[in-house]
Amino acid sequence: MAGSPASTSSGATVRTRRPRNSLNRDVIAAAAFAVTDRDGIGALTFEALGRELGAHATAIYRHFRDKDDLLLALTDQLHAQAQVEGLPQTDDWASDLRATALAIHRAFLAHPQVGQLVAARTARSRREFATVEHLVGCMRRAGLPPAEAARCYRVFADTVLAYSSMDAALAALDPRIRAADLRSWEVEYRMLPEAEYPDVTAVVDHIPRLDDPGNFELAVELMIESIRVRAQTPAQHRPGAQV
Amino acid sequence: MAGSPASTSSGATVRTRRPRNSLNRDVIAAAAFAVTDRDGIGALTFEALGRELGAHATAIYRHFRDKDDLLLALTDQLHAQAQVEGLPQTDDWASDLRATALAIHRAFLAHPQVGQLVAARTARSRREFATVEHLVGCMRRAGLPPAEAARCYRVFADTVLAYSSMDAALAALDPRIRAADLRSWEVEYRMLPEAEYPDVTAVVDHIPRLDDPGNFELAVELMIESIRVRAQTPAQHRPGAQV
DNA sequence: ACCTGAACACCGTTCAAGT
DNA sequence: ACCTGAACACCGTTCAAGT
Repeated sequence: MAGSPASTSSGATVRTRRPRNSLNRDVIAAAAFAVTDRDGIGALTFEALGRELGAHATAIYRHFRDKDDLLLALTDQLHAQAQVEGLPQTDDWASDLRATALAIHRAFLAHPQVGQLVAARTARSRREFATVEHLVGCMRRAGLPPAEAARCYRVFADTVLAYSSMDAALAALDPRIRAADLRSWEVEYRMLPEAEYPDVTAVVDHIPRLDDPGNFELAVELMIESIRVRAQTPAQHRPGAQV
Repeated sequence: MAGSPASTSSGATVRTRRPRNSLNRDVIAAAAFAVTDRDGIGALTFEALGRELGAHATAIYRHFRDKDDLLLALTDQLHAQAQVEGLPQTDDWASDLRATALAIHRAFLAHPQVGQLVAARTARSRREFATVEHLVGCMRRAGLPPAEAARCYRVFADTVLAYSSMDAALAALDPRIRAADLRSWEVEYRMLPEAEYPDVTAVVDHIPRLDDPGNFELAVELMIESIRVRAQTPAQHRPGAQV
């Protein structure tokens, strides 16, 4: 993540011409993270990126086909970052699943402006072979038969990605807007008439905030728990089972 | 969902001037759905919307503060649509949860171009009081104590929203790109060397496609199953329990 | 081989002038 | 009170001309 910003703190742009061949995908991606982390995803223009790099805006086109190609590279880096931390192989499949899920969530929230894009980008060939191998391995070690291990892998992975990306979107909101939204949520729900909303009224003090990191952890825990149950229960004896 | 397109099938624009006061938020939203369903979210410009409505592009500003305000109204309609189908009260809390989840998923996939936006829009005050009451009620009928009912409500609702929005994003992709992506996914995973990826190799034939609707259903089932388990197990006896 | 400057198409938004 | 026309700022993208 090296990158030498070309703009001074005073805001004046220093037109340092970059040395030849100093531009490449990694350098550009690092600068893009710097811009988005600082100014938000909306501020990531070719102009701003060129300024950050001390290069001409259109020089970026030599390394990325178009803006979508650049964004894809950024989300790829998030997956890569999650992978370096998220694959501890212990003798406990459940804690391995948990560790992988939390590593992905952590990587997304480390760069929420990029993380929020991931949900809209899942189809494009991610090559997280190692993560897939790891997660499928966890499912099999849990005791699931092949077909169910495959299905549970898919659902576990996609839930983790979707939830992490949504949490990132929330974290990416302007702090003041987010604070106002969360506050109005609380206020409105506390004002509901008990006669019409008895259940909400009964538990309203216990509803966690939208941005409580415990939410994601509980989602992961729920999945792990029922994977455990499924592994111990033959499918034909399960209530509501489906092929 | 009424809306009278002003462009003929030949592509020529008929400049029908709209009668006075015929423009309002609902009419504009309906036209916006028509545009996005037909041409994708990227084609939803004020210009295109004005053409669809037979009105001047900037006339829309009289009814929506800005484009974000319009998009928010569209996602609100998806929530509203889910609500009209998704609140059947039976004597089975689990099937009620399932019905609500599937109604939300269905509503999002009915307009995937809009549905994909929802994950990035969760914080803005949704007022789905009735849905919240319904879901919290399900959790309590399951037998969860107040604090746990509140936490499980939050996680269930957010997982459903996040997963549905991600599925919508996939469905919103250009069909040919999506098909190519899914195919390359399958090809690449079938080519992995067994020595390095034994678990993937063992189950690869059983991994469902990314766009298999059964994935979401299984995610819902996993949550329901572990809610059932939690309701029957005092928290202090649970493995890996957390406050 | 790589970078720069200029130009183009497109789009959200504003606002004064119309009816 | 509502709608229209014109203008402005901004941005992704292309490409011929530079070094």
